[in-house]
Amino acid sequence: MAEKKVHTLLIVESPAKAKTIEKYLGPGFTVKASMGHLIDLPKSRLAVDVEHDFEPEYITVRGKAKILKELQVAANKAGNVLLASDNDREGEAISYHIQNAILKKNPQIQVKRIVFNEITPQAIREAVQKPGDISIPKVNAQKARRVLDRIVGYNLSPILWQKVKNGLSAGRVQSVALRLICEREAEVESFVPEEYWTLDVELSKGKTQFLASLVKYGEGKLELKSSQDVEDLEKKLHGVAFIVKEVKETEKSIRPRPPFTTSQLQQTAANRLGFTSKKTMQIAQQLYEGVNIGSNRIGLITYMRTDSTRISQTALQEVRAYLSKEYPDKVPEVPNYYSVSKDAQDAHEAIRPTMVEYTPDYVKPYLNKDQHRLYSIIWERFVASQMVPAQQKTISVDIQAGEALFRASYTITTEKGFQAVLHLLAAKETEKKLPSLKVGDVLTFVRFIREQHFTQGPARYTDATIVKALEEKGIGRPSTYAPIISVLLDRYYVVRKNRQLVPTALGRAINDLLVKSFPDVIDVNFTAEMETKLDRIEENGGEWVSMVREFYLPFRKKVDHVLETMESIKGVLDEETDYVCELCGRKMVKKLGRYGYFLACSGFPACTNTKSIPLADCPRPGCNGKIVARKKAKGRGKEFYGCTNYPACDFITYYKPLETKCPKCGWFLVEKSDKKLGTHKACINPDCDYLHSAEEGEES
DNA sequence: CAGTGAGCGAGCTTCCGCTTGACTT
Repeated sequence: MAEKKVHTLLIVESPAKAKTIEKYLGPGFTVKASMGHLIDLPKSRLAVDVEHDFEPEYITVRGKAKILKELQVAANKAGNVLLASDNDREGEAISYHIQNAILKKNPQIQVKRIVFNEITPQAIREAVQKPGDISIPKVNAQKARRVLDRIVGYNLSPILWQKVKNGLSAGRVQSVALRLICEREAEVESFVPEEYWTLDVELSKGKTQFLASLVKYGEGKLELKSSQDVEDLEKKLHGVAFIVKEVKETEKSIRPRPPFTTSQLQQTAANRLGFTSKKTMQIAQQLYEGVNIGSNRIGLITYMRTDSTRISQTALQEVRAYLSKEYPDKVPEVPNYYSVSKDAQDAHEAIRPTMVEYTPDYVKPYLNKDQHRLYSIIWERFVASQMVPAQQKTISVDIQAGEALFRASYTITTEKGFQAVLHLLAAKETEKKLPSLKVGDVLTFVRFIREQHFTQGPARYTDATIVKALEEKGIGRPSTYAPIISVLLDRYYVVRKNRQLVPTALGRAINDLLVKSFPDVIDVNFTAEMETKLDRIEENGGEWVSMVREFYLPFRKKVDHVLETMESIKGVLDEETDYVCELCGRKMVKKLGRYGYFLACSGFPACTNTKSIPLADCPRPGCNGKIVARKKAKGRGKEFYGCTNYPACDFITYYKPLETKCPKCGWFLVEKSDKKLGTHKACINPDCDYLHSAEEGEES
């Protein structure tokens, strides 16, 4: 009897990963991707039996039946299956569900679980040698997480439908993100800026002039509250001698930063490149899936959804080899090691270039501008992370002038270290010079420079800072940071104004309601405590059912109470306007609908007239239409502005009309921004040259 | 950089976390 040839089906989550692994393993293996979860709760109902131990009702995810079937067929053919979804809680559940589906079709198939935390030939081969079993405690922890989130979301959302507006949503994660944004907004609003002044003095020694800042006067605290205070002080300093009292030199070593996690990448891309989290992830996905270089399609970066700064030994050796060739004097003897956050699930490496030889310059011809910029910061951050520190020297000079103490300082880099490799990520250097000074030197007074300031209140959240805050509090995961921001924007809970996230009236109303009624759930500690309990379940020390039950009973009671007693604020947020309904003469109100704000007759339901909000008059000669905001059909594309007389009038623009008309030609103005002029107002008329700098205007 | 292109809303919704393409019931 001939020996049957062993063939193995290996299942991972991502198709790009599948391709790479197939290459590493060679014949004898087929590698397929599940594309995430295949089995989940149905969307249309709670699907958790709260009467019977919270038993979840699982179905095949819409659109995934085909993939599941393919996996079952391939498993049958191979006879041998290795489940290799990510080595974390969600990955364990994915494997578990696939295993059940395969065994249901054919109980004879040999199914095992393997794990690896990096995609290198060695790591994969080792993992394949050590097949194990699915961890049921881990699966249970995921089940608890899933059921809890479903219960919270599907109980809180209907409260909002009943009390505020249909179609709204709330959940463990999004509602806390909204709360953070609302609380910050309250701080911004209550902040009262205070005036203060600073005083600098321009001094000279020999030919060199330099600035020193007032740091102290007499014994007390330095307080310059008004221009009068500064004037009084300047008078007191009239004619005094400026004498060098102390010269201090300090040296500082600056260590490179670790390679990127998802949250760090989003933060840095936001701050350095002005990308939203969503844009960063879209472009990172393109770099990960592969770019045509010559005739080869090459995945340029490792997986982009990770919470770890860990890198593989292979990658470490490669970057050290690269560095000893390119920067031989900047390679540390011992490789730099970065500790991984204790909250991290560590299923993937840090985000790094797959091949360090593909420098930003080398790949530039094959990438578009945004891809190139994002790749550059990933490459720079990774390479720099394995280089020696930079050395800085700061010289600080104290200058006595009567009772006043001024200080001049400057910093120079004495050793560039890892900074030698940074271009897009390079720190902005401020050129400052000091003459060589020693104690006792008498300096020549040139002039005082006074400046008015106001204390700055707390800053509103941006994509970068909300992601940072969420990660620090352990809320959300690398795969959800960008979607969290999107959901708040899509539901009009929050709007983006110059990159800042500002809550709308709707967002605040919802937050007030939720925080008042469910302070313990809409709380950063709720997730932290949940994670602790999930860890206990994972370690086999806790029952998932009792954990969920403990939460559910009081929660459901509160939900019922709120549904019964809370007053509805439906319609309260509708704004009155001066627009008059042309059908019945009643006033119209501004309401929020599925696609944004619109005008509706206040006589509803007697009069059901609705229309878009007119933003400007149509500038086409002879057209009496209004310019209104429109969106593309279903794709929820970018908002544009067109004429109400469409298709008779096909005027269109992507610039949002401003309130004011052009003083030159009467068309409407829009806000534009470019590198030369910055943000400015311009006329939409292509034949009109009206330009107006926004800074000159009354508003910023 | 240039040039871009549609629905009318009043309801049946919603969660979080995995992953990429894409049609209707």
